[in-house]
Amino acid sequence: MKPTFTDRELDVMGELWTLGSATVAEVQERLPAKLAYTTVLTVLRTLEQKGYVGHAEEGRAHRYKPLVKREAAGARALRRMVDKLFQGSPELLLTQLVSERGLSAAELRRLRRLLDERLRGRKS
Amino acid sequence: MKPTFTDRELDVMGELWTLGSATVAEVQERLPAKLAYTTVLTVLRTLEQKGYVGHAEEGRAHRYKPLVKREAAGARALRRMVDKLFQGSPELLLTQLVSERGLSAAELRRLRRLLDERLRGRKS
DNA sequence: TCTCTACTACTAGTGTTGTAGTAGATGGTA
DNA sequence: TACCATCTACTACAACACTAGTAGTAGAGA
Repeated sequence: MKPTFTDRELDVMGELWTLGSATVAEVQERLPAKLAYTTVLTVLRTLEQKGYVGHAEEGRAHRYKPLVKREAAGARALRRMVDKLFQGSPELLLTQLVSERGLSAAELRRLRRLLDERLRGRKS
Repeated sequence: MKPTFTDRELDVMGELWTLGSATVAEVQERLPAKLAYTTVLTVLRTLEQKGYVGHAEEGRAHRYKPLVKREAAGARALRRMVDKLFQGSPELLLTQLVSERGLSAAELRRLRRLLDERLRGRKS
């Protein structure tokens, strides 16, 4: 499975990922953009057709649930971005990440610790 | 300016960024995908219309040049990705980056050095 | 039972993307 | 000069994205 999403699909998936599962109405009211109920429904149905979400009956409504994990989508998007926008170099991406966003010292330290752990794991 | 690119546009921009500037023919022959000359031209014209590239006459041909920097596009895409796919957490993104791709120990060390430098610069 | 309401299913219109063909211009060459 | 190669400009068209409306259904309340 190789999920890639359009902008709007990603908005909707985002809500599903954070909520775990949701009805049309729930997604609609949480979306920043003011969209018609039926519009949200359509997006969800598209996602379902593509196999990225599933649904179960819940009373009269449907409760939608993501079938792909956030991590899978993230990994894929990340790979693509490193290739196309950072010349295949994760370092360039990280540079961008730490320089552009105002990351706090604490965050930077956490990132470094993460790398340390990874390095230790690698050596053993 | 807030540049976001479609897949194909990104391919073409990628070549422009690496080459600095290029004619239609140059982009075409460097693209992995086998596209008709006119197809590449069309993409470039679209990009120009959107204001992302400019061109200057060069003999009979046009020489196209990116008007937005790779870093700007990268930064924007990265921000969007962190927000939508990594819940606004750069750490999650980095976790993904180091776990998913087969990064070498050398790369990991370089990444850590980068963070070190950043931390030192921050403290002073 | 009748009506209101909250749903889903279906349909549609407009815009964008991706690909490429045809026409027309221009410069080199036999 | 006549032809060929190389360009750009314009046009086309299918697929998809985005938005939303209309129709139909079924539970809830008078």
